[in-house]
Amino acid sequence: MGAVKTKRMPRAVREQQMLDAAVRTFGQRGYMAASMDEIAELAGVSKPLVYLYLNSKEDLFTACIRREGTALTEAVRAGARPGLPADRQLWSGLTAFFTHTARHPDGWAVLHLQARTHGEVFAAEVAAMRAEIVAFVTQLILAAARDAHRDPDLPEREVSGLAEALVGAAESLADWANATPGVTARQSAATLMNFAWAGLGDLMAGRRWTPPDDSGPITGATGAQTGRTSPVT
Amino acid sequence: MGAVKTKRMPRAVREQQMLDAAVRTFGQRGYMAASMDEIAELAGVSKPLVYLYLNSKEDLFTACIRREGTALTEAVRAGARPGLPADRQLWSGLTAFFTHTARHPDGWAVLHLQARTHGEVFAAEVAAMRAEIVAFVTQLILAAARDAHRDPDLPEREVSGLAEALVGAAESLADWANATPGVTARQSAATLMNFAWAGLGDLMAGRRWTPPDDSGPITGATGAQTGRTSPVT
Amino acid sequence: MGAVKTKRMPRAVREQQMLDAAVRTFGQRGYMAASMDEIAELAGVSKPLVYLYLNSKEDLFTACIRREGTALTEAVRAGARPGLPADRQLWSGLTAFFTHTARHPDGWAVLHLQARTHGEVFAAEVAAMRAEIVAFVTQLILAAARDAHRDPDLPEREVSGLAEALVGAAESLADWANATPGVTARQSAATLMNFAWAGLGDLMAGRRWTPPDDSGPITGATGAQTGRTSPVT
Amino acid sequence: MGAVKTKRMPRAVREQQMLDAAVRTFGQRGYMAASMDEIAELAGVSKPLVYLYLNSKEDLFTACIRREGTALTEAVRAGARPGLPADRQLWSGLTAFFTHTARHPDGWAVLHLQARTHGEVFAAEVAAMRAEIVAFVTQLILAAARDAHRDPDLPEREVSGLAEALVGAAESLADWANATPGVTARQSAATLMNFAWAGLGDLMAGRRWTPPDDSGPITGATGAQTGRTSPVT
DNA sequence: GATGAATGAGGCTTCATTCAT
DNA sequence: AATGAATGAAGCCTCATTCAT
Repeated sequence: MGAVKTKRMPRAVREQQMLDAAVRTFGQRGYMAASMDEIAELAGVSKPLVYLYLNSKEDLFTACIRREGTALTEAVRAGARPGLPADRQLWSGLTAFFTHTARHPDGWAVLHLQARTHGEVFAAEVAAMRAEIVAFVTQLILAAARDAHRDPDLPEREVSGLAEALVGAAESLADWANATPGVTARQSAATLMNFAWAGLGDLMAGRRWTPPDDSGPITGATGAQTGRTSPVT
Repeated sequence: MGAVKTKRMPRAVREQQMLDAAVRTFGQRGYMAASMDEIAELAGVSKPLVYLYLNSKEDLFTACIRREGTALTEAVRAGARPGLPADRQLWSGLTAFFTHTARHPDGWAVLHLQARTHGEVFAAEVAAMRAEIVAFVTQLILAAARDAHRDPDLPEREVSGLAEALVGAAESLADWANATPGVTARQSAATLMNFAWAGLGDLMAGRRWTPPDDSGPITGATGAQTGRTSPVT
Repeated sequence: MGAVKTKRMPRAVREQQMLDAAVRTFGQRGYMAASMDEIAELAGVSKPLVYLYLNSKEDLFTACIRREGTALTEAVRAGARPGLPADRQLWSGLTAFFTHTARHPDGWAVLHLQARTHGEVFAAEVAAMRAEIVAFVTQLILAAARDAHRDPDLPEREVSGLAEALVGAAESLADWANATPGVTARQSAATLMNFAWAGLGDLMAGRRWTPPDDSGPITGATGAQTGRTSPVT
Repeated sequence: MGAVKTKRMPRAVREQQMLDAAVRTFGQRGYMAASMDEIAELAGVSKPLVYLYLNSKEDLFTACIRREGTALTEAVRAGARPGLPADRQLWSGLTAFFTHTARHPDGWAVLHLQARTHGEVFAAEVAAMRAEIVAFVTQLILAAARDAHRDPDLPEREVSGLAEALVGAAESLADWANATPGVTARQSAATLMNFAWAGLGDLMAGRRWTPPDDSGPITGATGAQTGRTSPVT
């Protein structure tokens, strides 16, 4: 298996082949379990060449994160056409997102699962890209509010929280869709729109769900734990 | 650091100490990066004893998943009191969930980050528990629909999708809350209720967001990719 | 070859065996050319055990330097009995030195050749020990001067220079003796005593060799000399 | 950094550039730690060219040893003008030696530190050149004895030992001078002349330091002595 | 005359795991 | 019930060296 063993390729091409192999391996095995040996073999190249071009396992992983992160961000931006009304933009952005994550499951695994689990440096790398997307979604929500002539009393901070929740839900749905055969991007997007958009619309109309008073030890009760020696983990 | 070095403890106690140490180490370092050496030292025990009681690294990790998974499931179930109306049950279940994940961040990391990243076996273990919770939430939503005497023909499959989305959003929020100092469980729960409940309510009232016709190459357009040799990864 | 493969030794013993093997290998192959594999095999032990006890190649090398340096220093000190007149002390100190370097050629190679050639850290380690010996020799020379009632006009700084030269000559002779079969420690010591002691004696008597004026480009002198009027030392 | 990248130089020039880079790298990093990559880059040349001209790392190192050895030998010979009296010849030869080693510290390191530490082949290469110098010094000492009309029966073997000691002391001083800022070649030469010449002079006048009888196990004396009656040299 | 592309081999280090007590 | 002593296997990385142009 692996790329056909073609000799003497220009550096730029070989580098992409290596990144392809790396994304696939990292995505499937995980950062630590992926071995440089396997990546090199999958890329159809000897290990020293990987090091010559990509420096180290860490750098290789970072390069994967950057490439996949950029690709995802651009896919979403390209999906959400600026001219449309905000709800349509959100819809098409989400569709683009689910389409991309479905087409590049390993890239998505690298970004969403691996990069966040193996060191601050990697986590920061994706956090920056995620922040971009959250900001983008925040703008969409604000635009939607403007379109509906309702902006004045929507605190920015709350909108950010909603954007966070929306993006988080989308991420979870992407994982779920990738793990569940037969779910299309459109279905995922529709589910999320139904779930979220109506909620947002109502929120903007002033209706909200009101939490009850804190009524005692309901939620915190550690009571009969399952084993655990020390109180905190 | 680690447990005080006391000799000759009964087996059950020692085992819990080991699991404590393992959950902490796995949660912070990740499955692969966690070394049996570190776990044994943190547990205040020699390595052979860990093997004597827990057999292998895989078994140890599985034991962690089981213990933490059970603890989380039970916390949520205990939080959602059967007698209350469905929305209150959901609220208190979510609060219990966020409280638990905040109190046991390493356990949560083991379940949500590590177990899903290191092999089918572990992933299956958590998938089962997650399915339980999704089913539980599905029941709550259906109950809420019944309570409101609405939409008796809501297709089960769609409700499942909503439950998935809700649970996914909760998971994302839990990660986010653990990474953001100063966010309480009640705040997380309120954010999610605001975001979701209204949406659900409207959905049940019959209003829904309607996806547009699939109008061409909007979402799929891979067009100018960033490098990538083969079209799919 | 290598130590007989005896199982289950106490740690202290195994450590010495490892150091023995390491000194031999480092001394003969050089620091970089010596492989941990070879050392472990010569020690009759698996590589992981070497790492468990000695941490890293650098630490192992440092341990070698320390052990051999201490042994040499102590051999010299033990050789030069305090009660004797200074010249006899010097003689017996030198004899002890040459005896030790002849008996432990690998240790001597580690100290004199390898440690000085592979990084500041190692060099500093031996420099400290060498300084001890130079100081010791300086004391002997001063004592000899006192014995001869000649001290008043011997500048300390000059004596240090002489001690440096003496120690340097001894080191070179030790290398030479180790490379030349049939040279005994007593012979080396006698050569050096003859060479040096008489010179020192005359120096103390006030006679010195006077360098000629700088007579042009004969020696390739850089031109920009320090400009000292008195050309001495 | 490194040589300015000029294309198409005649072979002889390129070779010298490579040797320059090699001497510098070998001198500073050591034989094993020096990489062909670094040497090629410092020479401003691609690696295959280095191999084309100099064949292998071993050959390159040998070429360095030869070039630097020849340069040093010639510098010393050129310094010691044949017409002068022996002591003056020694003085100017030493000055030339210290001047050269100070001007070419990397070359000196290659000869004195590296070549002797990495295999018989290299060591033999320098040993031959060193032998030349020792022979030369031996001649000077004998000439000095003749000039002074003394001790016509000074055994050649003893004179060789003295020459060895003198050369060894010079080498040590050269290392020390290179490591100690502010020491000039003239100062080094003067120190050594003061230290040695007087000793030699006295030796020639018949005075010698007499080693005591071997008085027991003090020094650990090796036992098998040469059996000479006069225990000296 | 000169080089970008490529690799076999080997070194340092760590890990999960077991044995003998 | 518990551990000090020990190792096979594997991973990251670098290097001297060559091929094809």
